[in-house]
Amino acid sequence: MANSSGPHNREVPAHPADPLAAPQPRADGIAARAMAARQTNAPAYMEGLNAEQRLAVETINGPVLVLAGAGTGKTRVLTTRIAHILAMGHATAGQILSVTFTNKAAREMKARIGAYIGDSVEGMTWLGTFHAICVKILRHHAELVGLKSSFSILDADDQVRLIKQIIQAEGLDEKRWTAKTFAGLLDSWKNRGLTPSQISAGEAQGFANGLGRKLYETYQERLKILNACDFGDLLLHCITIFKEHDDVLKRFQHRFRYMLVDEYQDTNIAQYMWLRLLAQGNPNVACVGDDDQSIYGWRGAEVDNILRFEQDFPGAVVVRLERNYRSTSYILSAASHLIAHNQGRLGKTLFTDQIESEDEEKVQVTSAWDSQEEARSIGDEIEALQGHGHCLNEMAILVRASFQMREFEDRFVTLGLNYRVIGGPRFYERMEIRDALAYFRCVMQTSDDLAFERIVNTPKRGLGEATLKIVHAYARKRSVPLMIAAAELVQTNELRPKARAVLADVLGMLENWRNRVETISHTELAEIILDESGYTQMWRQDRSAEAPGRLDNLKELIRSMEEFESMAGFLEHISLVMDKDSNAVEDAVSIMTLHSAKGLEFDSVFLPGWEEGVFPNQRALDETGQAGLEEERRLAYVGLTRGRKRVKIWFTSNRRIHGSWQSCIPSRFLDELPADSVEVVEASNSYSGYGLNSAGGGYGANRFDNSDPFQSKYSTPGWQRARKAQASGQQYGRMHGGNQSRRAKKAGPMTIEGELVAKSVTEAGSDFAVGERIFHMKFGYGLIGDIEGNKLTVDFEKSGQKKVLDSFVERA
DNA sequence: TTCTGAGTGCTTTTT
DNA sequence: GCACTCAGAA
Repeated sequence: MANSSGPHNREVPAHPADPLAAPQPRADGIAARAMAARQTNAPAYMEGLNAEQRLAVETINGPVLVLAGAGTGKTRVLTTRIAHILAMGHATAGQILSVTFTNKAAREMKARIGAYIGDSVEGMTWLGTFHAICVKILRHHAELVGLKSSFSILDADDQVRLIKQIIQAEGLDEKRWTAKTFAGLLDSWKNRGLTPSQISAGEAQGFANGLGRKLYETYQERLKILNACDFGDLLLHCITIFKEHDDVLKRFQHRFRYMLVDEYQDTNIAQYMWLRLLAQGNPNVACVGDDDQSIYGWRGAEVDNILRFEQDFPGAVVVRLERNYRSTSYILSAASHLIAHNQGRLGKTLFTDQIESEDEEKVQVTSAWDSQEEARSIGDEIEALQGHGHCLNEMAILVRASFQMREFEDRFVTLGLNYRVIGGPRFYERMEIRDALAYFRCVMQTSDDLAFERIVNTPKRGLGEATLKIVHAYARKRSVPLMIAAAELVQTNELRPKARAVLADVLGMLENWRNRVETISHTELAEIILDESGYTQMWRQDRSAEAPGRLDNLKELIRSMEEFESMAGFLEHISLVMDKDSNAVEDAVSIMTLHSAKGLEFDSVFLPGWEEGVFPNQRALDETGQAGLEEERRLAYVGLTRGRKRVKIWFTSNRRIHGSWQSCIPSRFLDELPADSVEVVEASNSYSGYGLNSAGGGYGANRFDNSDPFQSKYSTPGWQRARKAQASGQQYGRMHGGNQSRRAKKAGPMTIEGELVAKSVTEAGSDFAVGERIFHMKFGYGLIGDIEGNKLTVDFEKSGQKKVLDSFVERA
């Protein structure tokens, strides 16, 4: 706030006096000169751009929407655009607002811009995530929303603990109204930019018998007292400031001469409002996104934002990037056909210039008996590829849900195959890291009650709930933070002598460290804190298996602090940037969810678990119906388009879900792939070929029955180990409990619905006739309207016209 | 205060 | 089927 409008006015004297007025293109203006320059000799950074990309880069003034399909050079366009704006002198680095969703994306963008413009990228102070940028704004204007500029940012864990306290204080049944549920609600309200007074009566009513609004209000009040805010507040407070303080808003509108938003399809309503406010004075907004890759609807992303862009920003230039530079034509065709089943798209068709070559592989679809066999089969494929010189870093297994990962990990451990799991519990979420950070937070901010609660009895000091209750009550009575309350309490006789002494000791230590903040380096102080508090000692004495790892993590934490100037700077970073670069250089297969794969690409992509219920996920279908299905389909699209050279899909006939075995139906998405881009791997190629072999020969075959048809093919070390284990009766024997055991399969062919793909691919004709009345398990009774192979078009009495497979219906 | 057993509920996840 | 949470006993 201090460095307000002065500096950049000088830098860009041509800026109109009224910041709300749209800049007028002038014949002698920079844009015109840029155009002229382009005709003569295009700058180096433009080289290699195709016509559409170039249009997206050069259309600098006015709103632009870039619809960038997967692999069409989206990041390239964004970074080049920034380089172009800077090179043409339209703005200085500090006048460009460039927003991403993840820190990773921000880092990558910065690095790539740096490659074009060198060190001046450091001047891009407004390149970052929505949240990081909001924090920056808020630190300057915190007092406008009742916070001090030193406010702390709560993470999900703190948030839930705080809500829990509030729910308890209200005397609500914590089982019926859980803190987690309310945290979810809060999030959804904040995602939509709603303050307590703005939530609809219905929604306020929905939680805890109408206490929803009150709880929200109480929560916000508590945050103010704690001088803290949650992630949603970062945006919400900014919006409030922008709305209520026109001078502040104007200053930012004036500052941000150009705005760029990455992954626009992922913006939620609050982010959209934020952006709209800033864009009011200045329409130079470029949003880049792909409606087909919108996969975060469940967390508040509004595809509508992208679909509505042209209405929101009149005169917007829409550029479609459809030329794909990543995948083979088979992969693109598969992805395009699949996504074409979605309604409500802006519509793009990916194409490639790559000439179809002999060795291009079709998208492969393979069946497996169960998830174990799936993992084994994929493991073998990976080893085969590795044997042909492909590196593991170029392979990824993308799953729908993280429970699927385990099977692969187990298998790869057996095989001795290097892998890394991406996502999952992150560094900062580990208990020891959170504890250490809580200590630091207590030192840095006496009002951080949540941190204090966390460490006051960690390591165990004999301060029980009883003592804490007294402190809490006192703090509430006096309206002071816990640490202050505790400090006052130890002067009195209200506590038991022992508790009083221990508490005084803890407070003494904190005070001591606090006094040293200015005098010694923050890393040194951190070490002292962990040491003197007895925290490291606690883990050293811990005999459990994970204790050494935790000590390592603490060391790593201190090491990572070195990059920061101060403790405060470090804490700020850690609350916003919770990921830590995994600096693994080792060659390893990546295992991750489809969600976390967005934005990445690999030569070989393995997509297991394409079964109804898993993918598309049953819950998504149940909870959000058609919209849910379409989002699942987009997820499938994202998965397919991650692959450069080969994509291999698996589905299993049986899967254990919530502990019990279920037979599975192949995913409907398989049927939506174009037959001529897909190669269905037959039974002989798979272990038991369940479901793909319509002739029935493969059914029930047990790969351990006799050693034959596979022997030649499966001689990898892992396979041999598996056989050995089988021979000695270990491991595989216990896997199939209950009556779905391997023995049951051995009994011979079984009729399971696993034939869907097989039939739709191989079989022609159906023994039903048009006009017949049939019954379907899910849709009830209906009349057959049309027959196409084994697919029937049925007019159901209750659920209207549907296409179903003949194997799912019977004559009524 | 800490250990133990019963009970529950289970996508996706960034900031 | 497993992992996590919470109530009650030592």
